[in-house]
Amino acid sequence: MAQGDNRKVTLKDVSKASGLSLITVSRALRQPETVHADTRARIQRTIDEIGYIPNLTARSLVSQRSDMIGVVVPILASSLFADFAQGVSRVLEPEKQQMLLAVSDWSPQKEEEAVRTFIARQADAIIVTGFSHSDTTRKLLGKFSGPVVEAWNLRDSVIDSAVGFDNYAAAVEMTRYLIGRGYQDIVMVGGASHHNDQAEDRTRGFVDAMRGAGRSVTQDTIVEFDNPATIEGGVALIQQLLGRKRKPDAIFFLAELPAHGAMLWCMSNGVSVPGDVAIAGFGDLSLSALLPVPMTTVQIKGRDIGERSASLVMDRLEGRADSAASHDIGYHLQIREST
Amino acid sequence: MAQGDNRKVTLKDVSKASGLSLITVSRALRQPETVHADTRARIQRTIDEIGYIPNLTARSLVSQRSDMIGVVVPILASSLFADFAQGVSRVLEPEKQQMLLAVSDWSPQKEEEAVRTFIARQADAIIVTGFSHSDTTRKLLGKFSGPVVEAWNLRDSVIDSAVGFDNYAAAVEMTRYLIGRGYQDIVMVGGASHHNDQAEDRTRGFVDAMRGAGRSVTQDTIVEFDNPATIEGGVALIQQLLGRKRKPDAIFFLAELPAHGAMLWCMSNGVSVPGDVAIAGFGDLSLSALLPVPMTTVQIKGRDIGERSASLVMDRLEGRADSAASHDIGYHLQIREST
DNA sequence: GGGGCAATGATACTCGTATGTCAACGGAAA
DNA sequence: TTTCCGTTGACATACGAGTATCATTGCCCC
Repeated sequence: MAQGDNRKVTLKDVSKASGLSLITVSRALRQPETVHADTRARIQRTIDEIGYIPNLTARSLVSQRSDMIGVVVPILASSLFADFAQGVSRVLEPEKQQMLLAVSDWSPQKEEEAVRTFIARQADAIIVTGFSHSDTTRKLLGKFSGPVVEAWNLRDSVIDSAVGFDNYAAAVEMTRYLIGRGYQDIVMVGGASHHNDQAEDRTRGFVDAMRGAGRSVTQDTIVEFDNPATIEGGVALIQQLLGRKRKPDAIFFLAELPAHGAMLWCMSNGVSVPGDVAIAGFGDLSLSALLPVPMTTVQIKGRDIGERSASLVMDRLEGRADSAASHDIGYHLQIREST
Repeated sequence: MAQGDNRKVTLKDVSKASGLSLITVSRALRQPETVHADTRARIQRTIDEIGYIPNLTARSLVSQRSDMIGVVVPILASSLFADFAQGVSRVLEPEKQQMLLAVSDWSPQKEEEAVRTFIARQADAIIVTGFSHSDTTRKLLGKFSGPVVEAWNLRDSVIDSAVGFDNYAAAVEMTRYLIGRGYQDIVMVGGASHHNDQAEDRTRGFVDAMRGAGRSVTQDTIVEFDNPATIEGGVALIQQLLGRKRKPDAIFFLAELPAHGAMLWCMSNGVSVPGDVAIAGFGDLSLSALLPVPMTTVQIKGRDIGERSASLVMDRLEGRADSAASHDIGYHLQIREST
């Protein structure tokens, strides 16, 4: 420990050191206008001298506000969720709010545990990823007294409010685009949709668009991988797909990293993109536009989702609210040369 | 709000609903062995029924522990710091500790603000990035009563403990390697070293290694960019460098993303790597090994740094300590084909 | 001299949980 | 019958900050 000896400095210590009563010191901080300027200055000097830092734990017990906001993301490492979290943090910082961040690893149980802890810590608001929750989580969030945001997707049944984009529509649009380009053997590669509404809606979008165009969707049309999505996973998948007797002429990756992996493998192995196979991704990391063959993908602004989620929460906490509506951040089809 | 009406359920409510006294209920939770099993079961049933969740804020006021650990990172989006934060979170989760995460944006002022808030919130421990702090931050952390970890670098003067790797040595080693490969015009590209000990030490390592080998280091030898380091920045930098009358034959990027940008630009523009110019990075993202010309870089395990930092903190909080030593996570020169 | 006001203080209580001390009850063992 | 233990309860107090109420100064003005 740095210097374990120093006991905590409390308001009472400030009162003693300054020779003023506890209430006056308290007032100087809470209702400065009721205290003489000289007195205030004297108190401020004492605070600086003895290094008083208010105990927010005690304060929040009284004020019934913790000024903390709980956020659950499924993963942080090399993903857009890091942008998301940073966006949240960026909005919270000037508002003197702190972010409690939990990583759920796509596990409903871990999410539930995180939510329970947030509530126990009196978080003022809770932001979770997506709509796939355990029953208990749903119950906890339903009873929770503050704003709740389900981020990254949009659906009709919302616990409280949602900020995200229409994953289903995005997948539909990309799929239609690929069909329109004339590709005959389109394969979709997506993350496991078990307990993952985003993967589920994207997959549904793909299937509906395919069937809507009279294309058949068989077991071979859809390939699943386990989260987290990685570049390496993409390398493995492209090899598997190009090794089939019936090779796909277009692959729609529902995540950006595997798409990169596939692109890189093709580049390294003399497979022409989009000549031999077209590749589309989902997410639009900055790398995508800079590849030798710039990659077609669905652009998503993770940072915007974070900022809007946090703004929504703050607006409602501060009464600047806005009802508990859903916010569509949108997405954008980035057509580039890989398709 | 989800259902603003529901007031908070307290221990007292459990006591009333169960017909047992407050102390018995409290004991059932704190010292279960002193309460009859039947009574405990009855209490548990009531808790489940009325949905009691203990108020950790109140608890920590008494226990003088918050079970929260403050973490400051300079950036989260597309960086190894996301791996780091996830590593921290992964270790804290089973220990029932929560992570308070703040993003400083490389600003000592924001870092100071974050540290002050962590202390005000009674965080049990604080993990910051690096050794570059404001005087006040240093003072605050010095007086702080819990474990303090400065992560991502190693130096002699530590506030309390450090977990990281020797940035100086890593840069020296890479530079020596490049010199050994016979490159004559080596240029280093690094982030601004103002308020950034990592950039500072890496730059120092480069300069010392160059001078140690009798190479001159001029204004042209070192190029600085503003953080955050981006792929796009690398694209701009490589063009600038290859546009010089005297072109470098090797470029050592002190960050991975700009190195990727440079590699991609070269690939797209017919510049041969390492034929025309050699490129080395720092960080080793998974992409680096999979580029058509796999990239030489310094491998760093951000996740390990996070996990070790959190383990160190937990060991000391739980008395399983280990003194406040520094922990060297190490680094590894990944020699690949780009040099 | 009395009224009014600004500034400060004293006392008591709140928030939700935890704990220490002591009391009371029932049943079993001595 | 007495003693002791296990179990439960009552009461007081603490943690640190904040508030409501009422009291006490000192000063200015009419």
